[in-house]
Amino acid sequence: MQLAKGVEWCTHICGMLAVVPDGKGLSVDALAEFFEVPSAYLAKQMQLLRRAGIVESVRGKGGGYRLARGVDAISLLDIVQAIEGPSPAFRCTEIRQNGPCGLKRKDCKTPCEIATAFADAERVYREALREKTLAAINLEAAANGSPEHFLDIAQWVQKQVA
Amino acid sequence: MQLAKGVEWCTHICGMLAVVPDGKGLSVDALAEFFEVPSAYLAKQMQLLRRAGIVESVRGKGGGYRLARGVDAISLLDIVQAIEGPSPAFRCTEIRQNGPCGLKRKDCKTPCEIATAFADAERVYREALREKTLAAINLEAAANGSPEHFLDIAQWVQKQVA
DNA sequence: TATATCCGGATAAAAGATATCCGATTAAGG
DNA sequence: CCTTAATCGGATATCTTTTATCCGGATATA
Repeated sequence: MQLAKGVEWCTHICGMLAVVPDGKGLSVDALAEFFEVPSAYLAKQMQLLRRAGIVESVRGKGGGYRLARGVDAISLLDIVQAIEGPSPAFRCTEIRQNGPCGLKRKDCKTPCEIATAFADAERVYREALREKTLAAINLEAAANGSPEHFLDIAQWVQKQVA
Repeated sequence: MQLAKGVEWCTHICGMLAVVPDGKGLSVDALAEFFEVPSAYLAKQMQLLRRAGIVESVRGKGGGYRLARGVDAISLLDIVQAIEGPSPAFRCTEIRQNGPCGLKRKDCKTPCEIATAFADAERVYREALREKTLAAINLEAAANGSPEHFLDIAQWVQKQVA
């Protein structure tokens, strides 16, 4: 049970897009260079973020990607669901309906106890991710990181949007 | 991000093994027939359960599988980890060390804020699964299911271990 | 000795994740 | 109007994981 690499990439990238000046954007190539990830594949991930309404794109020369809303309105759950899709990790195939003692379809209107237990666990998982916003992540990073590093990043972004 | 099918199979199977008379066991073929799942593949999953110490096996004619400990000492987390292994779903590849503004290795002794957030979410997920024992599952199933169905199952098990 | 069963390894098929490429479209600037 | 830079969407290729099967060996029962 693994999350796609794109989840890690896109989370870092969204945190990064948060410091891009208003009205500007960063191209896929710039983002791929910044994190040393394959640009063609990252482009696909960015399209997923866009379809989920997390980032918006500007086409044509000088275009690129920027956040579609504020950092306090984007959670880790938003990003995970954009990349991984909405389907739950546990797949109930209703095997209680199989075999010599299988239940009838009509006696299975409510999910079985096992499916319910996994659904409950995934619910608290998603809840934890929902409560973690980009704003909170960036605040923590600012508290833990060195000022020099943030200056580095700010200057690099400046160079890209210039 | 999907859990293996084996997780569903093995959870149902462990719940079923709980009602097998003491000292008896069920063969892989019997279990595969009961749930209509491929027997050769199920055999592999059962070996994972065994290596994890959840079930024990008896070889030779009349052998099979039975639970290695009581239903209140087996949680859904035990089963998931037996099948899926111990590695977390979120893989941090330390991309903060990449690219033009990458951090130095020595400045990355503590995990980044993003990795921490995902680790926290997985912790509450595992905690929820750890609190759910086979005993609790079976109790709920007994409360929700029909007496006839349980009689069916008991009779089928009797036939197998006879 | 015959039979039933688990064990372990090798292998193969199917599905999903990862990655690349290309033609189409769109916008900016000369 | 033309060139350049950028995203968009689709097609395709590669790699990894999941799912699945098979077989020879070990073990226990009768």
